[in-house]
Amino acid sequence: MTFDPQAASSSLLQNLNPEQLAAVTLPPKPALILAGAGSGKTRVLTTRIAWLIQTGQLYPGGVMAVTFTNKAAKEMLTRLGAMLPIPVRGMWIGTFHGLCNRFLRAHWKLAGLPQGFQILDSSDQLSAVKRVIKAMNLDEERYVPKQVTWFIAAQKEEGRRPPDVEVRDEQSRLMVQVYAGYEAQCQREGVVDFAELMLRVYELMRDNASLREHYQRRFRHILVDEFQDTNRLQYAWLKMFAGPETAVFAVGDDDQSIYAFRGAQVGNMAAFEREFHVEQVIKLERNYRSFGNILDAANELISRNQKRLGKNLRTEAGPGEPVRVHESPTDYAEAQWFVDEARQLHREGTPRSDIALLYRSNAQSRVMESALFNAGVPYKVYGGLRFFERAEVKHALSYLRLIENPNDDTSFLRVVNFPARGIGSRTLEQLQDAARASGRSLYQSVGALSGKGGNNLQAFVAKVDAMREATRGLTLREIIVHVLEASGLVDFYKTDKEGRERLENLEELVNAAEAFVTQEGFGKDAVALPIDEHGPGVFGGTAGRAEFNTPGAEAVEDGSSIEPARARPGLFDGAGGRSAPAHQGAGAAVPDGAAAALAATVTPDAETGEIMSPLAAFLTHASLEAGDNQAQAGQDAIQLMTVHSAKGLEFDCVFITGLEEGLFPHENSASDPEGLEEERRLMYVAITRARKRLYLSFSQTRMLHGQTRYNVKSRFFDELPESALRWITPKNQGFGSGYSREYQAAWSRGSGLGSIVGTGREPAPPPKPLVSAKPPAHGLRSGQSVFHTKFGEGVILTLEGAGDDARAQVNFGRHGTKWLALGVAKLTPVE
DNA sequence: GGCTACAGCATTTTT
DNA sequence: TGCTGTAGCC
Repeated sequence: MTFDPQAASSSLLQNLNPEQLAAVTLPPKPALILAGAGSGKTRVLTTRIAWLIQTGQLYPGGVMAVTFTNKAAKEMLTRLGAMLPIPVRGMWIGTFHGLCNRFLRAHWKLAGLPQGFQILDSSDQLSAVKRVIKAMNLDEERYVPKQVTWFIAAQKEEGRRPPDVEVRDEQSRLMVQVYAGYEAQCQREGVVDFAELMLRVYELMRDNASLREHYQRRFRHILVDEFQDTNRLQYAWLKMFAGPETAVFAVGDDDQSIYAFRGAQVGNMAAFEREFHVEQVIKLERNYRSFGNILDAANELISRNQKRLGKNLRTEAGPGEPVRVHESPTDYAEAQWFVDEARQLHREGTPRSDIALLYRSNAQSRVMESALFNAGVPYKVYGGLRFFERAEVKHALSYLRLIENPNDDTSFLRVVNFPARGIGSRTLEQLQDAARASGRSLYQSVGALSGKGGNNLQAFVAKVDAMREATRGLTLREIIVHVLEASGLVDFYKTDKEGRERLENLEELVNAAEAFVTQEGFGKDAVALPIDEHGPGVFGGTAGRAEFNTPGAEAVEDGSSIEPARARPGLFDGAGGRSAPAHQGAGAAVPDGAAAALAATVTPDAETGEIMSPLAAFLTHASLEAGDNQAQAGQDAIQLMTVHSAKGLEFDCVFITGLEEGLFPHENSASDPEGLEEERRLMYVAITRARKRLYLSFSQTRMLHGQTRYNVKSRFFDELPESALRWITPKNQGFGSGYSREYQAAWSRGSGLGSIVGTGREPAPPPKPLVSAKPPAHGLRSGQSVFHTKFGEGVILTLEGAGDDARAQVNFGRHGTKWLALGVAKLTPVE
């Protein structure tokens, strides 16, 4: 059977709608695709790659496709594998960090890293920063490790090294010193954090002209998923890889930008359109997921946002069911209602896994969990600790890391006394002092200590050394099994009363390693292919090497002048354009333009020729891919998660709960317009998760941080089209009816909607009296709804004082929470 | 050196 | 309300 590219490509393009087809078949130029929720963006992305290759416009090695999550990357690879008759290896498809890792594994020498460098996850990073702060004798009250960590990451994401950071006062001067100290420490230990992965690659590309030219020439097409989530460093990084001939295909949805708090710049979309001279923005607005009422709700809500590129989802699926709105007197009642409703849905045939409960913040899951638990309904909560973050797993990984790199002080400290072997904080402090004084690692400084502590330390080091010896030449599985035993971890957990589960997790670690070696083929990300291995290949692609402009010319061609050096060099806040200071220190180590010499910079192990040992590769994998959070295998369970983690997912039935002012929109965001717009986008994301049925729910009161809060329903209800909604709360239970009234247990929901009438369940219990205090003279009580002539309707949160001093704290929803003197303010009870 | 009591604090999260 | 981190005790 011969392969017919024409036929293949036409079958690829079948069933694409006109917009999708247009996007997939765009000429090789920078393109921006505004892909609405459920509009088939992953399909477009993968089909585009497949189409380019099948039509011979591109050889597989010329593709780079970047995502944010491992999940998305895997999905892309899987789909692509199904579309293309060739293995997908050789294509650079992965997360930003995964690709950076791949790059740095190939060019570790140029990047100034040790060959087996390891990657710090966020908790490693935090403890590393703590050590620096301690070493510098700084007050942890003033220099809060978490904040310092955040500061360092933020600087890196702005492209600033310590000398580039603007110093304003003593505080910031010291922060920068911590930053510098942290950098030195990481370098000494041979570790990099997540931001460092990105920044190293960026700097290497920026400063090494031949390397840059090489990669720019190699990647004819760069495709970026979730472009609205890119931060400044990622955008600058992309600009480094995008040569004048590179077609960058950016797919994103500004309405789904919900990560500003971690540095995402929605503005990158507009910047991209402008700086890359995108000629035509393609909008994918046809939605294949949800029914009309759901989309109407989403469209109407998001139209309230001022800063938008503008987009409107539409469907051909018909209006479907109305969006159901439910009000509860308490969070407890809300949970009960949810459990009943979800059970009913399940009884009617919806798989539990197609029922999702979404909430704004994790704290809200507790009530729901206990209600589900009590009812015996299987559920699964997303978020929380992931596999490789579990303490016992981290301990095991630390031993493994010490085998690979004894100078990893973070790992050293983690397990030096775990299981306990008589090495206390005093001994460790001495060791750290000695290490600091000599500028060596803890491991190297053990000899400097004498006495009992010193002996114990030496025994520890001897143990690790022995493990290294004993595991030489073993398979990855054997290495891990040996280390688990020899470290004493297994024995420790065998005797530990809660050790069972931990032992299981350690076994799971062995399995994970096994899977890593066999299924993934170890180090798929780590082993960079020889750089110029790829020719046009079997498809005889004509993607010839274009004539290359010099980087300087490229920057100028873009129409943006290179800005003069500023106080903060290497930054991306220039007027735009491919602002690479291309002239900076162009790769002394690499002869200009010589691809062969470049290949020589891919440095394999002198002895084995391996780019990376299986162990090192596995450790990298563990840092880069935190692993699923306990996949409770097989169980058909209701899905509980925050709105953030629901992004990218879809379910038949979605419940959005806790729709109350202060919670959603969150009080910390509602005060400024930007924050509120992000909250609104968050709500938009939540709504568009639903395929068939959507419930919106709120509660008058909620237990939060151990206190009952009285809430006003979310302003988002006012921003939804009334025509798409149906209130399923009995009328007299509605908001403003107060709490004195009996809880209406007649679950007369959704008459006319057919499917969910009557659960046959016992009526819900009447609510507990919410306010036990007897009403004082002014006749008001907390929890009561009141009306104020200026602020409108609100709910009394607190009452204080008496007589003329009587004051009330009132939550007026969007007007905020106010303290009012009852003698002055006119508050009318609402009933 | 290891364990227990209490204060302080508490969006959202991937890599 | 429930967890995390530290201080102080055995």
